[in-house]
Amino acid sequence: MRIFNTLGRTLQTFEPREAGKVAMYVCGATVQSRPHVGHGRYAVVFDVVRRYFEWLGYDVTYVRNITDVDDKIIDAAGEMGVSIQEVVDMADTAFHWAYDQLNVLPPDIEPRATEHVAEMIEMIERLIDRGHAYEANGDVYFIVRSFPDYGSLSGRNIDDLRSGERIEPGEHKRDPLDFAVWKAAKPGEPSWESPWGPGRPGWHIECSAMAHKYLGVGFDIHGGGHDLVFPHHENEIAQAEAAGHVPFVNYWMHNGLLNLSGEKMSKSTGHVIDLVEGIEKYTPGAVRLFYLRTHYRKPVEFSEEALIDARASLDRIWAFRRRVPGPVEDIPLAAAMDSFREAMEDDLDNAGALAVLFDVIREGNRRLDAGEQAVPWVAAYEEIITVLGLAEPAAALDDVADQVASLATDLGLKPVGGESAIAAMIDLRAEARGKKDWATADRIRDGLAAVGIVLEDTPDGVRWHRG
RNA sequence: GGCGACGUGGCCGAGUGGUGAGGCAAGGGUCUGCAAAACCCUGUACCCGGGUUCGAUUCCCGGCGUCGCCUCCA
Repeated sequence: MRIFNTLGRTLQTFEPREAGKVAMYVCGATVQSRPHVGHGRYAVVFDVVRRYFEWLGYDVTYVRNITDVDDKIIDAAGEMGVSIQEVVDMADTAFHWAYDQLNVLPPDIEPRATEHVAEMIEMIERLIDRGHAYEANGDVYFIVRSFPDYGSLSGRNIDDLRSGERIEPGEHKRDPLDFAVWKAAKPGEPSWESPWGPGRPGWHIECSAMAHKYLGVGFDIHGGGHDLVFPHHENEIAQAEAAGHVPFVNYWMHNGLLNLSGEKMSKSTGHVIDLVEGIEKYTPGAVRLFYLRTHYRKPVEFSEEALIDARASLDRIWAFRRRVPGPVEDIPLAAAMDSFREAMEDDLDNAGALAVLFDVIREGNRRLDAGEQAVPWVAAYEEIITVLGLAEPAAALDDVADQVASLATDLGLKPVGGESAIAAMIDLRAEARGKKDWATADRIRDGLAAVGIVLEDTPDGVRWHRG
């Protein structure tokens, strides 16, 4: 597989650190507020990376952290007048609900910063011992100029940086470029004991320490949003490698950001579409497909039209699979799998992979129309849809159970629940159709449509699905 | 100011030095009681100006435009 490595900015052939294994770390959420639509993208993109490697047969260890101690969280708690724990719990719950809805597989390890402070302190001590960090008034700063490779990931020259030109009041940096790896506690803030007094870790050290703990030195892939390249990932490299973990990471992958009205979605500006609301409004599958329509490195413009478009595309995708009920166990069409793999091998060309899926669907539909079984096409569909995580969830009827039941009663049927009620209505409608009683037939179909259940008359019988 | 990305048909979005991926939308047709789904047909696109070339949307140079990072941010 060829991966565009941000480190070096070139397409590189992926060589795992250890044969048959992939160790990857992705920067997850800072649980300071509910997720916005942009946050779903990194989750889905790296979920596909993980699924693809697993599909290839790799043993993947996927670590995605949770930053649960941070200035922003403390600020948010203050503003909302609630405890830090409440902010964390609220945001954490929303993030996980969204991951789950978006069919993002749980990571193998999901470390929380607050549970790894000991490892961070240990790393900071190493940095101080090696002359890469210093304590000042209870803070500890990393000496940027002590790490010659600083800037290699983001392609920056230290002397061109504007960052750190100003020093926040109360900071005691020796050099404006230096950044905090440990922050002395202010009154009322959460803190941990350390050799430098009570305090809390800086954001960047969290990832360096947790990634190293779970994945060791020179692990395979580190991912995150493109906005993390500088300074976060640059700093992660500096800290980890200055502490002796060389190389820190072999491949850096960054997903493009989501724009709204031509501007990046950003928590800090409030220029966002809430992810939970987006999922509820457009459906989880449509949101996931929306992310996957565009190459993962490109910026994407969020728009209502795009989500509606994705929804329609998804309907087409799922409609194909519904034509062939039940599991399919056969060899997938080799030509299609080759094309799919070719696309994915090319720096995870997820958009190209989708095109392959649609080709499979079109030809599969043709075969089905011609009366064939089309099993190789359906099998190919299953493989691709699984890697992309776009499989249609089993139709749940819980939310419309009452409506379905009352509809059945209106039609004079016995009050049976769920699918059997629908089956009974389909039978009743077939009977009516047999007598050319179109009024009754349409009453049933329209009644079900009103609660979101779509009936389709096909040569092979009647199918239904959630609309 | 520094670094970087991008500009493809109504919309979205791949890709390629040589008669146009894919999706959505639209029109026509087949099927169907009607509908839905599906299939078939219909689109000659690649920001502008130079250059290289037999030939450029694809390479090079210069514009213009949009966006990101340089401060917390997926």
